[in-house]
Formats: sequence, C-alpha cells, structure tokens
Amino acid sequence: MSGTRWLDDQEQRAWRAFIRMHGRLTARLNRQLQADSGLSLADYEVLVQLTDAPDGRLRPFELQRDLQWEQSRLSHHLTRMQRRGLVAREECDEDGRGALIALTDEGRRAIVAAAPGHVETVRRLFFEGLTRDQLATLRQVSDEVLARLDTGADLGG
Amino acid sequence: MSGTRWLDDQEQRAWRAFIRMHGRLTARLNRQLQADSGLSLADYEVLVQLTDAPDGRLRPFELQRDLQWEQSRLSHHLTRMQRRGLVAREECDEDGRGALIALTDEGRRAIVAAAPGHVETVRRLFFEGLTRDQLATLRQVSDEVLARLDTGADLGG
DNA sequence: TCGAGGTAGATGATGCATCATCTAGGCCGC
DNA sequence: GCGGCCTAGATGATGCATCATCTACCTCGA
Repeated sequence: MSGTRWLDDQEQRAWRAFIRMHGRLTARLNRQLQADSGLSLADYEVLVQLTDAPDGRLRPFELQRDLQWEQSRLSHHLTRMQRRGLVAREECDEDGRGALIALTDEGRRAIVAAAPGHVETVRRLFFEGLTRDQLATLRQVSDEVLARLDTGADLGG
Repeated sequence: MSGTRWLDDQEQRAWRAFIRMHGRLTARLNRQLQADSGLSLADYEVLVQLTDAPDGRLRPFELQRDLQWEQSRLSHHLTRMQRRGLVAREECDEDGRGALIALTDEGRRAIVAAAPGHVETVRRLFFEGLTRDQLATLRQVSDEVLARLDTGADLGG
C-alpha cells in the first residue's frame, strides 16, 4: 500500500504509445468499415465467426467464447444486428434454454462486401510497417498478457 | 480490388491475439478502477493530464492533443466529470472562445487515491510478464503504427 | 420426483462514443 | 471596419458497453 512502484520512463512511454496506438487504430478501422459498408468492427467480428461456422449457425455461448465478449454485450448486439437483418435468432432443439444465431443472406452479403476493404486497411495501417520478428514478439506479448488475465481472474484487479 | 491479399496464418493469429488482449486488459483495468475508486479509465487519463499541468489547468484543446481524443468525446466527458465535481470549467482570458478546465480538490483527491491501485494492477497484469526487449519492441511497433496513422490520414481508410 | 443450484440467454437503466450541427469569437485581406 | 474563413468548444441524437437483475430450462442427488 505505501511504497507504490511507479512506472519508469521506458514503461510509461511504452504503455502510452500502446494505448494510443490501439485507440487510434481501431477508431480508423471502425470509420473505414462504417463508411464503406455500414458495419461496425463489432458487427464484422460477429459475422466472421458465423461465416466460419459449418452451416452459418452458432449458439450465443459459442460466439461469446470465441469473441471473449461479455454475455450481455453479445445479447444486446445480436438484438441490434437482428433488427438490421444481418442475423436471425432460431430455436435450439437440443437445449430448450438456448438459441441459435444464424447468418442471413443479407449478413453474408454484407461481410463479403466489407472484407476486402477492411483487410486492405488493416494491412496498410498495421502490418505493412512491421517485420516478422516484431509480429512474433507482439504475439508473444499478447499471449503472455492473456495468460496473466486468465490466471489472475480471482485477484483483486 | 480483385486480388485481396488476405492475412496469412501468422498475421491472423497475431492480430486476433493483440485485439483480444487489449480488449480484455482494458476491461479489467476499467473494472478495477471503477470498483476501487469510482473512476473510469477515461476519467483517470484526464485527471493525469491535469495533474501534470503546471497549475492544474488546461485548455480543452490541449487535453485533446495530449489524449488524442475526439473533440466531441472530450467535451461530453468533461461535462460529466464537471457534474461529478472532478473538474471545473473556467473562462479563458486570452481567448474569448476558449475555456479552461481546472482540477478541483475533489478531482485531485480522487486521482491520488486511485493511482496506486491502478499502477499496481497495470504492473501485475501487463509489465510483470514482459522483458525489457519485448517492451522495447512493443514501443517500436506502436510508434510505427502511429506514424502510419498520421501519414495515411488522407487516404481512404 | 422434486428441489437446489447451475447454465443459457434476455432486458432495463445508465453512462459512454460518435456524428452532425451549431454558436461565438478570432484573424486577415480588402 | 466588415465579410469570409478558421478555430474553440458545446450540444442533441443515436448506437454501444456494462451492470444488475430476471426467466426459463437443465442436472443431479436424496
């Protein structure tokens, strides 16, 4: 409690650069996607998962696991996407509590139209300036932090 | 337009890990901060800037430059923080259009109380598992991407 | 077979982020 | 000294994220 170990200079700079980079990058990606195809980054991620699923159908809890979203966020988001006709809710035979989220034709059309521009933007703004080594390190770092987030789930913060 | 260069396996994994890591990390930081001190991460960042300022006062456009937030987001956020008594709006003598945002006593108390716990959480969840080399690379990567975001400001995405 | 506890998911309230737009004051050339 | 343009900032509407809570169904053991 008393002797807080503050961040040193290198840590502080790395942290701020990282936070700002992510913020500005996703803001840009969001705007590009929104402007060019009317989808948000969040819509896009949901649609990707459904596209990858065998028959374009997933249980909400599967989506939740894959996207690592909060349950409530997912549920609200699906409601909005349903309203826009991008997905449909169906009953689930195997589990009476559950639902099935199905990609609609319109949803499929939307992501097929959106994907090339989005990938190009990600490539141009992010990957193009990075070496393979940097990429590998970024992945190590991400995995390490994700592991800490998992194990430290019970601790105070 | 025709031959989209999709992400290869390494790129895809790095990208998803990065996005998920950031999302989960900030969610955790937000919750910790919120639970322990009633501040959001956004509140915290604003208060840090004001604390660093000579007399605890900054023009909104200075905050905007430092935080790299949208103007409108900042303005709305300051309104909410003002309502909660964390900052005050004052008139600006040098520029009749402008305002001055001042850290209140309550705002100062809030960040002084919040900082130790927040820094410890950042350290525990993020820095503790990383080497200095990884940190340096992370910073290089962030700066590189930030540079691309600046130069590519006019391009399509 | 019934009741306790767990899981799947929806929902209302609230604060946050973004967009479009608006006001007001500064600046500069004529 | 005024008309056009820029900059500083506020605001209303809308969609998004989170929290707390709720319902319905499943499961398993006594």
